[in-house]
Amino acid sequence: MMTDASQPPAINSTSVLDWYDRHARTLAWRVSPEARRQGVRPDPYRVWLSEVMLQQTTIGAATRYYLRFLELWPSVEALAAAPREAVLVEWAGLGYYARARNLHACAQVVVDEHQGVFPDNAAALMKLPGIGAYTSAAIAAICHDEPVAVLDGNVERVLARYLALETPVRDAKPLLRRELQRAVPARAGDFAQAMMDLGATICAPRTALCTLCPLQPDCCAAAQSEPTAYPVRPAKAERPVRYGHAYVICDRDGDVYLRTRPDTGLLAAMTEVPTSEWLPEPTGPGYPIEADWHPSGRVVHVFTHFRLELEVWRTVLDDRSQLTDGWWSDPRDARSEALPSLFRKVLAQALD
DNA sequence: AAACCGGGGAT
DNA sequence: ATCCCAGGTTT
Repeated sequence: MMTDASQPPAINSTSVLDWYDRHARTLAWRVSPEARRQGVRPDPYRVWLSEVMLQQTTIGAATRYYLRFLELWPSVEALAAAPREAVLVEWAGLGYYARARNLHACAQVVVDEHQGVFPDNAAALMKLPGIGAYTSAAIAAICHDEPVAVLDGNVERVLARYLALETPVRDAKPLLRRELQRAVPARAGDFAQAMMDLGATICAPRTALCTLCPLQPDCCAAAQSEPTAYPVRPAKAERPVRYGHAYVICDRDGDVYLRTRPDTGLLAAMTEVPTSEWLPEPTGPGYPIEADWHPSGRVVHVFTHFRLELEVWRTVLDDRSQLTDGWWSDPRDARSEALPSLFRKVLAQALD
């Protein structure tokens, strides 16, 4: 427990780096500590691409997308030259689709205004679309060893435990940033990655393997009975369920009707099957659909997803020309559409 | 400062 | 079912 009378314990970055030299994870975008010692420098494009994909996303989910993007677009110039639609198609399933739009916009800014070279410092990086406090610091530290505090969810947890922080992280970020900044060594990039690896493998959300941790000697939480009691979390506000319809419209050949969502809001600019406005409550199969393309529709499924409840209505249409805003597609070719997971599941259920 | 934005994996 | 994740943007 921190008191006013005692300074928080300093973070022993030497211990952390020693641990990292022995236990660094192997990741597709990472240059190992050994290779860095031999002079290998990370490619800012790859680091940026990985960091954006890893925003609120686990390594397991992001890695195959990272490898696919690198295969399709091995340089920032290649990505900038790609149609936005192609980027959205490849991003489909990864979530938080504003990231994909910002990724593409950022690539174009780097090419058009920075001669294809990412800025080499955190302050300049943060001006780019989709790059905030965390990502700018991570790129600058990892690629250029800029001595900046790289504070992500993992590191927040490590520090909240190290300091036995009694307030929610949200209210103590400046303190955490100061304490972390105070510890940043010359090997800033390895230190940043080391702290994140610690949070991922030793000081995990539900498990704390304190006997293996290089910070254990000075850790306030390790000295207590339950280190995993930190970080303390504020009571989260619960949000109401939203209701709507999804209309799976097929023609006689089995093609389904798809269209593009608006450029803002939920799943912006992505592909969808037609959906209704938000409804105050479920309507059930008797609900009158005021649309001449819906002659024989029926509810085939109720789909629940992320505080969203969609009644899936299926209908077969003889005359394609009744629908003109979108296009018809073979659902077996869903890979080539910018379809979020939600609509992939809706289609799979409705066509099962 | 708080709300919004998706999805998957672990428990 | 609930929590959490290599957060950023908008209001």
